[in-house]
Amino acid sequence: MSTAQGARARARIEVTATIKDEARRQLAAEGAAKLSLRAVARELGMVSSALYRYFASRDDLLTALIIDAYDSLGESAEHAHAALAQARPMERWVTVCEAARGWALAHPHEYALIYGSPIPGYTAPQATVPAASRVGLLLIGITRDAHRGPGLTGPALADELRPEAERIAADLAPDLPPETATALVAAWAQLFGLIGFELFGQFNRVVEDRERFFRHAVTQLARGVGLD
Amino acid sequence: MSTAQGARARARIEVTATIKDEARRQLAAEGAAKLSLRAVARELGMVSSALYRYFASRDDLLTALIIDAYDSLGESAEHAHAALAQARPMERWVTVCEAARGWALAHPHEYALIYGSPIPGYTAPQATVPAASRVGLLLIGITRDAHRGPGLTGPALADELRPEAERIAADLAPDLPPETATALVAAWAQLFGLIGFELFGQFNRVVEDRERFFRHAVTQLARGVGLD
DNA sequence: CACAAACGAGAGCACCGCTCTTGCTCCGAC
DNA sequence: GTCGGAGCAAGAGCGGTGCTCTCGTTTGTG
Repeated sequence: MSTAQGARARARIEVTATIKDEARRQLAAEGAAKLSLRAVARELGMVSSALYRYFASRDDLLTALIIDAYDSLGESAEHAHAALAQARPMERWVTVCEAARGWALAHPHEYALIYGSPIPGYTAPQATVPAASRVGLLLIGITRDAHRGPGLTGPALADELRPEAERIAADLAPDLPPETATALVAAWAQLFGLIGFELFGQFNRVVEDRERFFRHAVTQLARGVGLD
Repeated sequence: MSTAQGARARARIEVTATIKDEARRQLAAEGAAKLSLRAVARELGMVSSALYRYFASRDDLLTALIIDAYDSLGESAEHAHAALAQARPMERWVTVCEAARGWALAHPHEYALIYGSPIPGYTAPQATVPAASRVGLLLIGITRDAHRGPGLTGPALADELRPEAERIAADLAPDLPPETATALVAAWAQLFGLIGFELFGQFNRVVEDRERFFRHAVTQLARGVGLD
């Protein structure tokens, strides 16, 4: 169904990919703000209006790039994780975090696109959700594995937070204690806080040996969700 | 020296402030991407070229807004903190964090400007540094107070991180143990990770009761730096 | 084979940041 | 007190942007 779909459909897919590639090139080179449909078209030898056959608007193109970026990051993390699926959860956790950081450092503008500020009138399209979850799912899986054996839970929960914590656990990982699930979500956000601060220059003149600092910080994060 | 500086200088200051106000209005309404010099000028009844007497470029205007935003956030946090300067460090810590979150929720676009992705060809101007440090200084002060009495330190430091940790401590707070100073820097980044995730929609369909979740998470952050 | 859908090209609209030139106005030094 | 220079607003204009509309052409299908 997907292969012999006629030359037209195939051409369309190919052109779409070419446009995204060139757009990604410009994104990496200059950042999202300077990504210009006209420049993409120019570089591809088309006229700008022709691009609108493939993407309804500049924001649409950007959205496509966002999804690709989430997927690229997710794939990178999954790949790193797969290489040591048998290791201790703590090692796997640190590895996934380091893969995310490595990807972010290698693709700063794409990282900014997905974890930086929402650009236009925002409201992230629903279509991005699955791609966006991949790193999170990895962390959930690792934590779940770690909790298979001993039953140590996270820090005590205030009464007022308990309903929410139970809801989070039920949604994310029903087999995890609410304390752990909550700590996990927090760790997830905090991980990207660390990466963002490094990437966006907030650590300038503060943290020098960022690699080691990061490793230490995410290790602590892991301890917070019960790994060791 | 600042009052009777001649009508010309005074007018210049006033016009500059008016421009920033209108720019801030547009920033709050539409986001940084749609902040247009021409629109600001139009709204002010000037012609666009006249604005260039006051700001050398759009990026210059944005930089001025960034500094103001840092100051606004810092002032908001300092104000909240001052109200309970006598309380226990933990309470003060949580209060400062909540003030930062509150400010961010109230000024999402300004928050995105300072803690989101760097917009233009980036490289945050050096002039932003003092304003940007205010929340961090608050957290350092609280932690320092907490460590005045008992001598409990943070989590053990791997040997490989020790030199960096000692450097961080020496730079930031020489009277704090390196373990604590390192944890503090991490907590600082993680705090804004939490705020950013909530603000930029990453918590949609994940965390519902964000207020309580946040309070819990920053309490844990505080524990990580030795408060209780 | 014919017809409709998909497509590329081009012109054009409204907007953008920024520059340059032109006069006016006000301030301060003489 | 005057007069020149600095500061200022205005306008026109340049090259760029996203996006729309129209117009032939290609192309796959009923």
